[in-house]
Amino acid sequence: MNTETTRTQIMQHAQRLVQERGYNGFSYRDISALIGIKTSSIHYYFPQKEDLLLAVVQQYHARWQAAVQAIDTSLSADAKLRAYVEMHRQTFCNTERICLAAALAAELASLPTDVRRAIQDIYGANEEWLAQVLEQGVREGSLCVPGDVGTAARSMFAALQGSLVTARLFNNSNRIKDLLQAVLTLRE
Amino acid sequence: MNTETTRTQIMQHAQRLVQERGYNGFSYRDISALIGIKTSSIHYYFPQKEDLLLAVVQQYHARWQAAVQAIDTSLSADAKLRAYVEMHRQTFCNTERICLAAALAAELASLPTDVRRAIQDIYGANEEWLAQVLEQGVREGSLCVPGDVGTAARSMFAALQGSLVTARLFNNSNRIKDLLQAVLTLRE
DNA sequence: GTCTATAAACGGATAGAC
DNA sequence: GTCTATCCGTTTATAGAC
Repeated sequence: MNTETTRTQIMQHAQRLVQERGYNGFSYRDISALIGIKTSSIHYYFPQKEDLLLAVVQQYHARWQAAVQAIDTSLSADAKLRAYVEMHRQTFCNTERICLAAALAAELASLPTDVRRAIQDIYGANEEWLAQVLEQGVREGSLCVPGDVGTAARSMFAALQGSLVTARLFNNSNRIKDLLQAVLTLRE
Repeated sequence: MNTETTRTQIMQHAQRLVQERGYNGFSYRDISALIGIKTSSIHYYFPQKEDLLLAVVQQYHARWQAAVQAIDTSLSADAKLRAYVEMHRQTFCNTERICLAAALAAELASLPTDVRRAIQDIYGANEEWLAQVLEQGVREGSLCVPGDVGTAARSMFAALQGSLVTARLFNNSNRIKDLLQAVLTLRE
């Protein structure tokens, strides 16, 4: 069982390149050179570049969702939130990459409609998960959330996505957990 | 005095295109078609595409700084903050564009060093201004800022940048003022 | 499945006429 | 300053051999 199929390698490199340089910042040639194949071989798996993009986005969404849902549901809200933020921080520290959805959302006007919808789905799913955790936190009293939890969840996810961007910009991964300060009643 | 010089038009379209599609998402041809000139004329003003980019980024920084510093320094901290967020919201509502610095930071790896530094400058200046306002707010008691003001300022600017991205993604400008909820003690 | 070969358009960029 | 003309590498994509 070799998971390092050509198709897998293509998608891995494509995802990384989007996160580093954006959708318009890489070409089939880049990927072909990295893997050691010809660009025509990539077209065999993904006839158009947009096909590759959509496949990468959907795979990213599925994997991220699985990772989020792997967070122990029996945890307290503040522990869930810490685990969630730590997930982002760990991913960033290992790869120096921002979220795929954020990278693509920045160049929204140059993306096909189905990809835009897929990006909305990623944002929506994360905001929804966060809103539920915040609501739990309010119930428990483990989190300090002023105002509407839905609003706070959207704001928090935006902050997290934005902090990944600045963590890379300033080469400082500590920025990723900055948003915890406001919502955690206990100091770290 | 016609400010609609060719140079001005080139820079206007370049800025808009970066904000909409990213640096790698437009070409001299796009701009030339929009203005009704030839690409060689653009090269007369900006020999390389990177020259154009740097000029656009620096102009954007200068104008944004001027607008921020035009906020009445005698205002209370919460009024300053509302004015600052409203500035973002108004700009977005008129143009449907995210911040130039955020658009570029998303494709960081494909940008020249001097542009990266300029983007850092934009982030740094905004974070610094916000930190001072938050500090004033803590002194006055007009803002609710738990923990370190520097950390809160960075987190807040990240949230603001991220909210512009989602405002565009979901076509909903209300998201931009979401972050005010957490920090304003008075409800809107 | 991967290759060679090729097409056709696009990209940034330059030289030189007007 | 703007144009025409041109260069040359890149990019996406296809046809067909192996």
